[in-house]
Amino acid sequence: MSVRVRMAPSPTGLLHIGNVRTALFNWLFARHEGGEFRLRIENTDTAREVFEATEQIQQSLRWLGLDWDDEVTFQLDRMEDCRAAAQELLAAGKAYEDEGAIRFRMPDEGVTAFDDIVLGRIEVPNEEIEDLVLVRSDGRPTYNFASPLEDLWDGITHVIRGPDHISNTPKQINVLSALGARLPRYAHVPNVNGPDGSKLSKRHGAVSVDDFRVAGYLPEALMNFLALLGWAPDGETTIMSRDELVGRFSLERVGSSPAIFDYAKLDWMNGMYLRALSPEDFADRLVSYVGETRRDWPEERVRAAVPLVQEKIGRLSEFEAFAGFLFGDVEPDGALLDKRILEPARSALGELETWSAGEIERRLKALCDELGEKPRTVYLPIRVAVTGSRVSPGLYESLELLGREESLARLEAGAAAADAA
RNA sequence: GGCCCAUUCGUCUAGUGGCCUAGGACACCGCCCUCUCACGGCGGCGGCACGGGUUCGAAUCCCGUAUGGGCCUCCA
Repeated sequence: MSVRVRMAPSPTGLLHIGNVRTALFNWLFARHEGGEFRLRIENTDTAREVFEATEQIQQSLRWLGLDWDDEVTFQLDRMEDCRAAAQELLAAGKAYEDEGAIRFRMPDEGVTAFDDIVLGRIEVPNEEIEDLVLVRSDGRPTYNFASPLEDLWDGITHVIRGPDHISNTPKQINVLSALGARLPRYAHVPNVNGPDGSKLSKRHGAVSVDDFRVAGYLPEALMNFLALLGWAPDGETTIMSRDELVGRFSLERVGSSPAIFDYAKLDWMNGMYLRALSPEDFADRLVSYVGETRRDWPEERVRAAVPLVQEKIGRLSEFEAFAGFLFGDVEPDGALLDKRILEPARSALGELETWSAGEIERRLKALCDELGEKPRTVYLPIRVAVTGSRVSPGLYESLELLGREESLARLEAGAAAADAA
């Protein structure tokens, strides 16, 4: 039998990365099994609903590459069906009215048990389970009633969700059983926490999918990283393409203990992906990323800067600090400038007939000999004068791309601005 | 408080009774490369929460303790 799973977010805001990780496991499982992955918006709680959230959730999913099957469904659309199911239970004596609400009559004895794919067998004494409200006195079905019903109607075969639902499961199982329904398999995947072990929140850094996009992460890197939080194909492999992830994923290998989100490792992984991109692909991504915030930066120059930065940055957002000198004036620290080097450097480079990285390199090395100084000594003030920072892309290439006129002007300005020794 | 779940280097993890002198990756430290920063290469530091069992033998099985988390809403 083909599998069918779903992601069921409530539209209360931006997609949280922890929920995305759970969605990813659902998606990987569905794709691996050749089954379906559905998207259902649980908008029963109209008071907490955020208008744009539904669209944002879909955008985030698309950006990450998590495609879903069929149309998106909305929990609210099936309220009538839920009420009808509640009436059925009422008529059968399996539920009762309680001050206008309808409550489910839980069994008093015995245990409710299920075999969780991740956690193993879980048993809960029925006396611990309270009579569940199915329909509120205002007529709206509750989550613990609507959710399992929709899973049933949608033919969901595997319910893969966060650990906060473990204690809901026995309730839902009893409701489903009373309806004579066939039960789905359950897999409760562990949480993802922040570096201090508490729930991942804004104070830890990026937390919504959108935050990560804005911070300059690549969707495939984020997907790879997320997949490895609680799952591993073996003890060695870390970098895996989307197809490889799909090919190797299995719920049985999902671990049972919570993971901590390690931003440093994500940075490393993102750098790996960035460097593995073809220069053309890297350029396309950089252009579209930079274009969102720096519309005034010429695309051609951004593309031209690619060879200078691809090996250097770990996130697209670092481009601005790293190569910003190509797009505007710089403010060098006068204490790092040195007239005794900048003046001869200006004259030496001014003599060049061809303004190319190769020629610049040759001339600068000769200058080092003439001055009797090591390259590191000579290059520092030049770098600072030209790029405004002691950290920059390769000096020769930077000068070449900046252009003869602007480079010489900055060297001259640097010499003039040098602090008196 | 009750119920449920979890516990291998700082972090992500491999490990399913002998292959473990516990492997890999990130981070960190050192060295090399080098015009800065990265990248890359080499090396290092570092862990089975604790206590009892079971067994010839336990990171692996059982029990207890501790710690952490989740749930106990007419929230989802």
